[in-house]
Amino acid sequence: MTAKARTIGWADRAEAALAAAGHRRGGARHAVLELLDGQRCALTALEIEDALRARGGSRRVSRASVYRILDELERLRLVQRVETGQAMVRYERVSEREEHHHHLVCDECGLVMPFSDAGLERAIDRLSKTVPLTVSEHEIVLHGACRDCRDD
Amino acid sequence: MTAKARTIGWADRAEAALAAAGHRRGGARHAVLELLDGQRCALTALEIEDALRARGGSRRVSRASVYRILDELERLRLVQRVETGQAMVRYERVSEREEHHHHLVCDECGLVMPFSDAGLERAIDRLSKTVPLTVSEHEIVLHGACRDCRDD
DNA sequence: TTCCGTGCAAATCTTTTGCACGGTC
DNA sequence: GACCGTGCAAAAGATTTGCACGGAA
Repeated sequence: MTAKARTIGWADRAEAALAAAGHRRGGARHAVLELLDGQRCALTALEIEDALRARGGSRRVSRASVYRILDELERLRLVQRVETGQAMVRYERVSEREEHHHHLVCDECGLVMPFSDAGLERAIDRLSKTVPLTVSEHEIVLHGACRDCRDD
Repeated sequence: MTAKARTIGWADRAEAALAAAGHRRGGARHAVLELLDGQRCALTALEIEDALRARGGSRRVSRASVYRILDELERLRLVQRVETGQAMVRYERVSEREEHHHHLVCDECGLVMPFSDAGLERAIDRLSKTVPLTVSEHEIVLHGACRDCRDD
């Protein structure tokens, strides 16, 4: 049972979108896509680089490439930037089929968790029609103390 | 009618909180407090430095001081960090009496506007009780194209 | 007098860019 | 064969830190 056995997923859609945008294929990008596809939540460029190294893929992926790739994926709206108030920006895939989620950040230990809430999405959608901006994205971050950090 | 003529405002509360926290008074910090108190929306450290220079206060305030002051004010919850996906972090005062607001960001021109919505706050409050995090803050950013940039 | 707040300059750290090579089309 | 994708190293830009001085308490 390989990961490849799945039905067409985000990585495939991303490859297609990249091809449609006139990009050639590339090893580093493929590795990043595959990695991001398997993530539950947002990663920093550094975490991506480390994860790829740990995976021990045939080739080492440079951090510059990670940044360039994320930049292009963001432009194509295949990944989304997540700002957590930590030093580094995080990125995660944008899924078409799954509900999109937002983030809980523990300001003590840095833990980042996803959450989603339909009521919140409705409130945002309603609101988006009333503001002087054609809204294309929204980002919500709740800060606080996670369970482990609360009892200190 | 000078700005000083107002009733006790944020800057005064901030000075009091700083004193209570054991800080001495300082010219740079006073200037920053006064500037932030008069702002309608969030500023970057660089914008603060420039605004203070433009004001031509008696003394020049160094950027390092601006960062140090913002850092301390954030720790005391007197200012709040705003991440807009732009290069630099923004800061704005946290008001007790005013409703707090969130931000609209034009990804084309970088314009940042405040907005507030009671329904959204309700949804957040309700939600905050259900997540595995003791929520202390929340930040909402809507990205898109502002009116001027939409018609291009 | 003690010690904090501040300016200045240097250091740090994340992200970007220049350049050359190797692979894709 | 032309040109893009990538690694490496250097650059750029935001933020932090070290240090010494002047002012607040």
